Amino acid sequence: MISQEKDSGNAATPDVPVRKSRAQPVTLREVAEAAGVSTATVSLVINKKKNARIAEQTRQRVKDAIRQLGYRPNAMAKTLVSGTSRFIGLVADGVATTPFAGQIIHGAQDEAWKHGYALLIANTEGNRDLETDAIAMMLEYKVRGILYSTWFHRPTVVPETLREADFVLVNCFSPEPGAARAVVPDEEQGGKSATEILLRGGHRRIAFINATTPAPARDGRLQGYKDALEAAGIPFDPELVLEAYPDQEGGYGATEELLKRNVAAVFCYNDRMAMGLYDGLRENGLSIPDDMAVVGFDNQEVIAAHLRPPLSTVSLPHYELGAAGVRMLLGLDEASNDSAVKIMCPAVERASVAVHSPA
Amino acid sequence: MISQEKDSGNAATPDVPVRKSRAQPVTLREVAEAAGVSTATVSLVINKKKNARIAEQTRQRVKDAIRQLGYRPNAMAKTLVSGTSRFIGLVADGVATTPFAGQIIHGAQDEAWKHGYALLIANTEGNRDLETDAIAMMLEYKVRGILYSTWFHRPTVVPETLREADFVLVNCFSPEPGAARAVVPDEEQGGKSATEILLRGGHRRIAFINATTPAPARDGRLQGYKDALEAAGIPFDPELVLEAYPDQEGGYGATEELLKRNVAAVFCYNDRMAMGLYDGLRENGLSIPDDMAVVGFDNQEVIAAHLRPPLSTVSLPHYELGAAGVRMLLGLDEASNDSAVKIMCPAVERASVAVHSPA
DNA sequence: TTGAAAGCGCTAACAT
DNA sequence: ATGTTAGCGCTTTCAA
Repeated sequence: MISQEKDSGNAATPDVPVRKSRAQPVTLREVAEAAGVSTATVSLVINKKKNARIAEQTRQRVKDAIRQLGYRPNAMAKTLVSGTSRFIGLVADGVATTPFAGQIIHGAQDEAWKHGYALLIANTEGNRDLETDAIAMMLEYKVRGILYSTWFHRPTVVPETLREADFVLVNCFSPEPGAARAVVPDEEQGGKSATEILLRGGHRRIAFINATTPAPARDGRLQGYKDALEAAGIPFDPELVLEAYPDQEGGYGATEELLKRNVAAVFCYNDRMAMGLYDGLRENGLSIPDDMAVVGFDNQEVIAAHLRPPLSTVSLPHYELGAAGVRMLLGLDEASNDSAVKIMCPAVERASVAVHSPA
Repeated sequence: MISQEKDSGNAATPDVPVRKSRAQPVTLREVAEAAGVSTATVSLVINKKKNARIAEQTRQRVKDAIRQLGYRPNAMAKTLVSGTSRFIGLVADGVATTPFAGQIIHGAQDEAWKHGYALLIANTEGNRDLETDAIAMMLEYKVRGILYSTWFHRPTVVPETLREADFVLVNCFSPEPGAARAVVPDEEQGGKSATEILLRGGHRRIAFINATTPAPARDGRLQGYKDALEAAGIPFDPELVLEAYPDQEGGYGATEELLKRNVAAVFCYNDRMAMGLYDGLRENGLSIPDDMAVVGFDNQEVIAAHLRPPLSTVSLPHYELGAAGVRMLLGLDEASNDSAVKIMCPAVERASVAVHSPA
């Protein structure tokens, strides 16, 4: 009944000893014995404590023993002593749902790793119970903090248990100001940048096909569009703002209305709408960018970069959101406490807007 | 110097006590004291040990104390005792690189969670050093096992340190048979299914635009194409197999060659090529599916479901790969030891192939 | 420069 | 039915 052989269940060839496989892991104590020193000493050399002076000879003996035995520190024991692990939790309501949400994981992971932290992720698919469990689990594993993220930019209510940890909201924010640190994309700047691409293309009469679905993006991008026009001294014409469901079909369906507006430039709420619009325009025998200059939003690689012609758009900074979230969590970035920190959405210019030949 | 106030650094309002925030976490011992029982008893009720009979009254007292104090077990201490954590590591060479690779995380996460495990992820971007570090970290945190995954299906060499853990390869495999458990997509079945969609559409002369880039997918899908033809009693005609770089441009560029083949049905190596081909066909005034029936591969949602017409294709089972990997790791699924387990690639029929009206 | 020893929070015999 | 106690592997005073 002695747990001496546990884990040996999958040796491919039972009669041959498993090479360097998981038997009982080597402990610090064993290293100490092998090196003929105390565990304290081993701990000291492992952690390279600056003050503690260890004889170079001893240090070497320890290092040799470590290598020899293939010692690996037990992070659990370490964490038990210190109280907090080198984990950062990431609770997401959908890695699945959207193709680019994965980028926030990616950004968080890279940044976390850079600071010696590993990412513990939980996909909750928006299920509150699952979410609670996930947060509980993270708390139990003594995570350094938790990133709570949503797959699209939106307001959210902070789960109660989240407050037991250090946390920051990513791609979402709490409606009550000052309630939580948060990082979100700068929709206004994005909408402005998108419009400016068209402006730089020499257009002054620019339509905007907004989404019908309420969201910070809907308001923000519209505001950005207005800001850009104003900055260019162009009066805002409500007639030029259409609305459609924000997907391919929506964009396609908006074609007719758009053509009635007698414009040669349009900013679409997102790339998928632009993709649909491409089809609609084509069916009307119109060419891009000559007959119609088009700008999207999101920079969904699969779409934007590969449409014909490639779509000029504005990038949703998912990677940066993840990274900034980690930085904010670790206190490396400033976090204004009464409003979310906004991350820039950079313009990505491709061929769907012709270069301006000044009049 | 007593570490009594650690973590109090971010109370928003210093003069007001932080509500239920992280002070010193409540320990099991404190619960025991509050309930007037021993720690063993508390442990017993927490873990619902079946044999140990605890007086209902006592049990209740303990539960109350737990609730009252907001006790959370320290998973680190638990793990330290038991030797292995409830973590499963996932080492990926690119969550970033491809839009659907995230699905394998998702599948792994869901399945892991289902069995009480949490996912610890590390994105290595193919960097071997990072990879080694990531594996080391996972080992140190005593993960139950490691999923080693690649973003596209390919052979891989198993990192040495990976063998220190229980592991399974996901979406990749070791060239030397029997060296590692693995789960991969069934490319041949996929290629066959894709071709069969066209066959069912009544086509007998079917072209295949394969990739120029060597990969299991390239060989497997071609084999599947051949298999399907053979099963339908159609002789294989090498003339009908073209090759192009597997992206939009490649598909677009292949249009001309394809049209020379005088076919009305084509199976494209992937959806992106199909997307490019759509453009090429359109420019030639050809319509889909009437003039040309098209089938893709991968089922990249953003593309396939929303092209005009929606693209019939075959789905790469990333989610299933992740889930199956976890199951195999936990010994829930059979793992044939000498070859990778193949996961089916289901056909997804949409409108790019017309329904067959038998002659 | 190094060692001894006291825990970190929890589980699991073994007692009672 | 419940309490005592000895660790799990490590860090960290405090001594030597």
